[in-house]
Amino acid sequence: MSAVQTHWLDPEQQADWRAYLVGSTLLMDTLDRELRQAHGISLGEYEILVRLSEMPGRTLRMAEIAASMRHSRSRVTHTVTRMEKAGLIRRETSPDDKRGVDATMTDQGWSLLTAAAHTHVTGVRAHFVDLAERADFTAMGRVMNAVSDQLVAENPTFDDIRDH
Amino acid sequence: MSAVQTHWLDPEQQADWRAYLVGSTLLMDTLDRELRQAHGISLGEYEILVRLSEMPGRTLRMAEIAASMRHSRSRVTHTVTRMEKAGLIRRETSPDDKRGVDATMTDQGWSLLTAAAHTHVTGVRAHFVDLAERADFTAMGRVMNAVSDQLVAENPTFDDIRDH
DNA sequence: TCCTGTTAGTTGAATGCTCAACTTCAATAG
DNA sequence: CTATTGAAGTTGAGCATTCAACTAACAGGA
Repeated sequence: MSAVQTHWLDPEQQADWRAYLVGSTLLMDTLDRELRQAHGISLGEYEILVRLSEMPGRTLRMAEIAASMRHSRSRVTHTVTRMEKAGLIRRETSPDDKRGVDATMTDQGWSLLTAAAHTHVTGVRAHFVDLAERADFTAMGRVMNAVSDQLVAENPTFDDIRDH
Repeated sequence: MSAVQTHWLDPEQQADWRAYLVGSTLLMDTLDRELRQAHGISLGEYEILVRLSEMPGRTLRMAEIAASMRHSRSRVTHTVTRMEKAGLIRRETSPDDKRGVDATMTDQGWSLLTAAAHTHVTGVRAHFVDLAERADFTAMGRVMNAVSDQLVAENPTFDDIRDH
């Protein structure tokens, strides 16, 4: 039997980890609330609009949305269903693969995005980007990229553990 | 009328911000899932146990739990209610202030924490701490502390905008 | 003492997310 | 060409979180 020793965090690492947890809670809550109050959409919905806006034809497959946000396919289905009801997105079966579904941003979605982008970017600056040294912010980006890379490498799609 | 110009993020900032969003989603989901599967508690519940374990008497007022985690009081009430049902926490009216409620970790809570801590710390290392240069991790801690400080300064308790 | 405002905490409805089961279609192995 | 396996997406139940309304208790002044 192998000894199951825990390699604890030292006090500094512990403090940084806790700062991350608390800061993230606060930051996400704030950005989400700002978008909801000003434009009636959540941060997650906003991020979907951003991704659609970057595509030619403002269209993306459901699975691609899920993959790029690392959300479960189920979650994306629920969110897009709501957004479709709100008139921000149109959905239609993909012509080349009848299993697939293309989500397309409507004009209404586009104009909402245009308005919401100001609120969002201003918030991200005020509560995050402009608070830090450029180098520190870059370092954080490096860390978070490493996190994604590692977790994605370990688990190509995540569907097997998160969806079914 | 003042011009409402948006100060957009440059491509690098945008990439770092997106890395943060995606990485956080992945990291939180993973740590939460690992704790749930191994011990049947969420990351939020785990964090409450940690905070209680650090107090003499393993006791903390509800409001203090909420403040230290930056969760809404309502959320803490719901979570603690569940944990009490599960036998991890005991709740009783505070002797000095009859409005207050003291949450105390039970022995069962303590032994669960003992077991879960290994899972948690191992996960935090594997998916986060050990992936980054020490200096980068410290930088990230600095950024997240700045985030907390700024948002807390702007909004001493958050109860006025989040609860109530 | 009583009135007002504030703080602590709870409640329940509405909303959003997760999880597992399911349908439909595609790919490919025989 | 068909039988199996895998992929894309949806569904609904259950659970967690938010939001607004509420009760109870303290605090401080008139």
